[in-house]
Amino acid sequence: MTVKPKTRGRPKGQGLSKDRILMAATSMLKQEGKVPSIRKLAATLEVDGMAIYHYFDNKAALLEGVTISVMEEIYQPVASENWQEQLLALSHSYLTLLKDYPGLLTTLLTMSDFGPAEVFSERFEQALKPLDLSSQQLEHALSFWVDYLHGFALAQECNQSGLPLDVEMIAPSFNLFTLALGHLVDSD
Amino acid sequence: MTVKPKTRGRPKGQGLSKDRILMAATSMLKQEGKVPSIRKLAATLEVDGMAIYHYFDNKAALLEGVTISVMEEIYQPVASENWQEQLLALSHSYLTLLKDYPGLLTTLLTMSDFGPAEVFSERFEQALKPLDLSSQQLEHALSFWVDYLHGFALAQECNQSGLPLDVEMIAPSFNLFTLALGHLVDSD
DNA sequence: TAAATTTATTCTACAATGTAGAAATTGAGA
DNA sequence: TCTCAATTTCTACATTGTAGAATAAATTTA
Repeated sequence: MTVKPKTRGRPKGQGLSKDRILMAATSMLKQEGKVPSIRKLAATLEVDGMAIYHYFDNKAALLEGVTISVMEEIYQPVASENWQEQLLALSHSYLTLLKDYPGLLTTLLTMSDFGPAEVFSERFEQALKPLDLSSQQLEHALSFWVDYLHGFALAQECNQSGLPLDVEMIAPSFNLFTLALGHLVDSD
Repeated sequence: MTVKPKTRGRPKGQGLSKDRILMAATSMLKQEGKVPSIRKLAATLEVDGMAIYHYFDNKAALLEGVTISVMEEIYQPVASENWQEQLLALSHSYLTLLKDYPGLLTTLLTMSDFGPAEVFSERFEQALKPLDLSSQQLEHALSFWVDYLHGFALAQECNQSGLPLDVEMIAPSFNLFTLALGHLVDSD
């Protein structure tokens, strides 16, 4: 009994779907800690590599799909006077996500459609509402803090020096950042 | 007259060298805006691809070599009471370097030997001398600021959205950062 | 219902990449 | 001179992204 030859052409019944591919890709990304090759992804789905290309133009498009779906997981700050707590929770959630799905950071930053990136910025603004900053100030604070988080996430991703590099390690930076924010508010 | 067949074996006279390889790699990296393949690098040096491997164990080792040599270019802060000016100059210099040599950021962060990374931290500490921070505070300030710069550099590297993304754009973040530093000093 | 077309899939193939291992040639020390 | 080490080319392989043709089921049209 040899392996089934897997006939060519459209299969009977339900075959692949964008969703099945995205789910498999997402789970493999998390499992193996890196972006899977198209062929390995296809193997997991028990399908030929080229089948993937029926649903996605190229690998970048596939990764963008993964990114979009995964970005919905991040923490939604609640309305609260304790903006520091909310911001910290949001930051931890974002970093955890970037750690769980290595490779997405680059994809996120490369994407032409900025939808996923805006998810973070919306929630950032939501968290900082109590501070009542000007839109300029908010924008500056946002770009400072996201770039910091991305740098931290990248270090996390590249780190192979035994030392664990935990999300909790952002605490000192977070304190400095909130110090600066506090100063902005005072100087109104 | 066909192309010269390039005889096998050790050539008469001077052949390759680690330095020639590093210089070619560095210049191609700057020219083409991305890390060259071993074969293309070898072609530039008019040598077979495998010759490179006599001098470097693997591509990562080669890139580490480039990184080390290139990191020496970065700005050396002078002793000055105007620490903000010095820090800004250092930051610009670092970012320009990371922009000029795309791909080095990842290499830098991946390197087990932290020599090159320490170049920045030494100069950072030099610039902040006038502030007279505790070593804890210095460490926190450093990790905050480098991670920010790395995040910014990564965005720069990934950015393909027409918008130029200049090093001058760090100004607002820089202001927030110095605000926080100033506050640290005050609260002594 | 039969023919035509569209959709979903496999197969084959190619180019680019990193790299291993063997063969060849030169240089240097005994 | 003989041997061994250094430096190079050649060949070859695995992995990757992806293009294009062949094929078969599903769907639309006549």
